[in-house]
Amino acid sequence: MSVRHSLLGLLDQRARYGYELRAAFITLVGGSENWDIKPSQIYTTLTRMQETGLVALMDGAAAPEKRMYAITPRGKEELQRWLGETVWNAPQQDAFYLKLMLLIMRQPDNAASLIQNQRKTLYQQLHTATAQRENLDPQCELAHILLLDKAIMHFEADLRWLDMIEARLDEVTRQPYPEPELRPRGRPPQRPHLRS
Amino acid sequence: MSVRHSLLGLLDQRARYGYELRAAFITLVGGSENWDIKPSQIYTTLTRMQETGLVALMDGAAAPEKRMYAITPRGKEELQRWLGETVWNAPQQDAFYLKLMLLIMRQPDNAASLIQNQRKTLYQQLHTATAQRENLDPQCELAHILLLDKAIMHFEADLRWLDMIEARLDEVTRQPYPEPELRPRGRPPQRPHLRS
DNA sequence: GGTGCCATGTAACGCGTTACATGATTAT
DNA sequence: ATAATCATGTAACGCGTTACATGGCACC
Repeated sequence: MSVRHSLLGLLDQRARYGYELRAAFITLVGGSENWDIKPSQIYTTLTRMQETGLVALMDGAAAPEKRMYAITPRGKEELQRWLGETVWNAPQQDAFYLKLMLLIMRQPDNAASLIQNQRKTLYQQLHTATAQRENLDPQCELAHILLLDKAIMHFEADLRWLDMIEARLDEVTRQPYPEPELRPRGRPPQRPHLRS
Repeated sequence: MSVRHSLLGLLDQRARYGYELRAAFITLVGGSENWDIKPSQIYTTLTRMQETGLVALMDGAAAPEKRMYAITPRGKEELQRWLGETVWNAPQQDAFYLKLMLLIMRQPDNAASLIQNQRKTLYQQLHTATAQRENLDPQCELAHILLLDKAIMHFEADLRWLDMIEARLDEVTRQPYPEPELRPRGRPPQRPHLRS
């Protein structure tokens, strides 16, 4: 969802070609380590946007092997609409939580080490982000600093969350997995009563 | 990535059919408000997993219209492998950041209201999560409480982050968007020097 | 007789990745 | 020479959503 509109935003500044758009996007998010966007996605997205009428291919008399795209009025509308929309952070689709729950069902004794493992990874990610942040110049890369600040705050929150889980791990492990309530077809769970 | 393996995990407990798997998954994550998974995804995923050999369809003499799936040895292997993997939280793919940056380029004066707007949404989400948390019973839904705690902590972090951004908004707005360094083909930006 | 739950799908599309493929130019 | 960068794609696949479609059974 974001990529399409970001391209629209960058094309709103001026007409650009695919390769340039990719570079501009990566610059915008502060390096390909943070958000790598593959060339293939750029080009397929541009084609789709062209078909939808959000962008138009300019005639390339001037730039032979470059395909310059420009935003259309429809594209400007759509960009404006998107900018006005508030961002809804997706609900809790947490891969670690799922993994932990499924592990607890299978091998509850391994849960503690899964948590330890995850903590290590988070520390590492936190460290990387912090180091990256130190190397940025507030005078000209303030935006990237703020983006990293968010990452750092989230990593810290995740670490505190792991502590909470660890503290109550025994309790969690002891709670049974709640089976969903379903009244299936087929045989209702009839206890066999003697021949009617 | 998580759904496929979650189904595998649930099938590892015992054989189940699609409808049941969906209910079990939703129960696992604490309700469809948190993580709604569409029936269509369940069935297509099961088909794909069957083709890959991770699950097998049982012969349905007993359950005529239900398609019972069981995990295969290959499936158990894959589940075990996945459980051992640590979860790498994706780098900073932040839709709000992108929107803010693009808005600053287009209409810098609207940035403040975008932030206000986002803050409102976050407060609302925080409130919803908090209310939901209150209604859970620690005696039997501790896991769901922990999941909500994570959401709450992240919402709080996001709100603090918004404060940081707001505090430095003027500064950010004044910094120019850094154009990516590209040395394009075609005409290198040659200042016309008199006929050689 | 209708509403809602049980149960299973297909089709089409958008997003994103990996792998594959091509060819020109520029810098070392 | 050759490696890096510039520049553009295609094909296949997995994940996820929306919309469409079907049909049986249970309860009121």
